[in-house]
Amino acid sequence: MGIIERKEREKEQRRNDIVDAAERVFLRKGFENTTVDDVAAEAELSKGTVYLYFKSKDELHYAINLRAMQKLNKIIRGVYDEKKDVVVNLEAMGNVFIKFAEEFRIYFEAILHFNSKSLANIEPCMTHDLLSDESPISFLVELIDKGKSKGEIRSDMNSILIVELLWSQIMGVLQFVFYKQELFKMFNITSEQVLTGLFEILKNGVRKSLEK
Amino acid sequence: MGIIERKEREKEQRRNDIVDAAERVFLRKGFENTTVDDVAAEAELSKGTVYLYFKSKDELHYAINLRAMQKLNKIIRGVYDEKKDVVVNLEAMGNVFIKFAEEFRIYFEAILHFNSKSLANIEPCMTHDLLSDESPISFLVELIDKGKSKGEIRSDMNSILIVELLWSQIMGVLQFVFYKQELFKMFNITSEQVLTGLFEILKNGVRKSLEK
DNA sequence: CCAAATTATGACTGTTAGTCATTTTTTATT
DNA sequence: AATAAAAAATGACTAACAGTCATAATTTGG
Repeated sequence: MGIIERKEREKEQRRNDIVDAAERVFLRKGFENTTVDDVAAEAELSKGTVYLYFKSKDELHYAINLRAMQKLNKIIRGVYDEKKDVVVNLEAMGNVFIKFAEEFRIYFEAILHFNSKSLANIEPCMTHDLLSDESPISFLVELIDKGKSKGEIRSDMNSILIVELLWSQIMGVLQFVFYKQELFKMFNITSEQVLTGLFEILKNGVRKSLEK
Repeated sequence: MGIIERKEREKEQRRNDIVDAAERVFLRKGFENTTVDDVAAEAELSKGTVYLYFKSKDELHYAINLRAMQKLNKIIRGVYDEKKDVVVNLEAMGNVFIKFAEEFRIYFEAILHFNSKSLANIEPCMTHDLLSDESPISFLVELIDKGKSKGEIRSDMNSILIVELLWSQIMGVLQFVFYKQELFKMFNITSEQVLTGLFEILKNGVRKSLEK
């Protein structure tokens, strides 16, 4: 009786089709200016049907965010090179994150969007997703632990704390660069300078005594 | 001919009254859940009148953001102690920023709100405001310059860049703590630990060799 | 071929930002 | 004090959009 399974698959497929349509509209009209009607039209479905597959607009947004995190996760894990130092690996991961943000604008926008949303307002599953293997967090914690045992990373700070600090600092800077571009242009500061500077601070801090 | 001036003052006063009313409603209902009708009712004015003084809801929000930045600015400048090291001053400023965020929740929410908005969508004056003496930015740039000449701060990085990096990193972490509290609770990480950790990273980075 | 279950529809509701013709109040002039 | 002109205030109205639900179309299993 594979009918139930097939139906299950078809339902999954339709959900995916809607998310695909949403991505296309977002790409055309931007994340914030897209209405549910737009998405329904693009998916060649009625609005009611969209609401059959997603409880709310936010949940549709969240589906994109999930895809984004999964892609980012793969990319970050993909550059890991166990022969290299942990700190070198971290920097490489930071760099592919930047590349990811440039290449998959919509995905990055989705991540930014949920970065400034309270967990309380979103599906409770978000907390779970953030910590699952679909997210880079768990992998990064392991990496930091490895760095500690190799004597590369300070061991007087909780690994989870380190990862969340690094993550939120990078997100903070990317958000600033993304939303306040004009400010940097005004001072002839390029995105590259900002990001090089960020990694420099993250690695070495601002103290003169630590200047290379 | 003081009539025009008096009218000017009255207009200013009314604008202020509306912002005062808005603050009260925000405190009751939260920043995001407040409608313009709510604000008008609280100010005992019609909605149309509110729109006479503010072009849009966003501009009303922005007025709160301005007040918030002015208050923060005063507080940050207030703790400056020229006898102390620049890095010590920076840390003290970071700490009063945290206290500010706790004490003036609405103001902090307003700052967070505009932190994740594109400059392009807001009044063009925002860029100006961000750099004026009403904002802590210009003061911090001077402080970093002083740190450089005293040999405390690395001089191989543009001072504006340093300030914007520090600012956006701190905002990133505060945003994360604010919106993702549940995550920290789950790992028994307190806000204090996060912020101590942040300052530690900002000062020293994550390298073992720099561990105190 | 039919009835039950599933899936899809789009007209409808509710909410809220923003507008504008009209009214009320204030100012300047006689 | 009476009146015309200017300024300020009003609230009913529009437009846009998220979300709902009674009804219709389609699929399934007998």
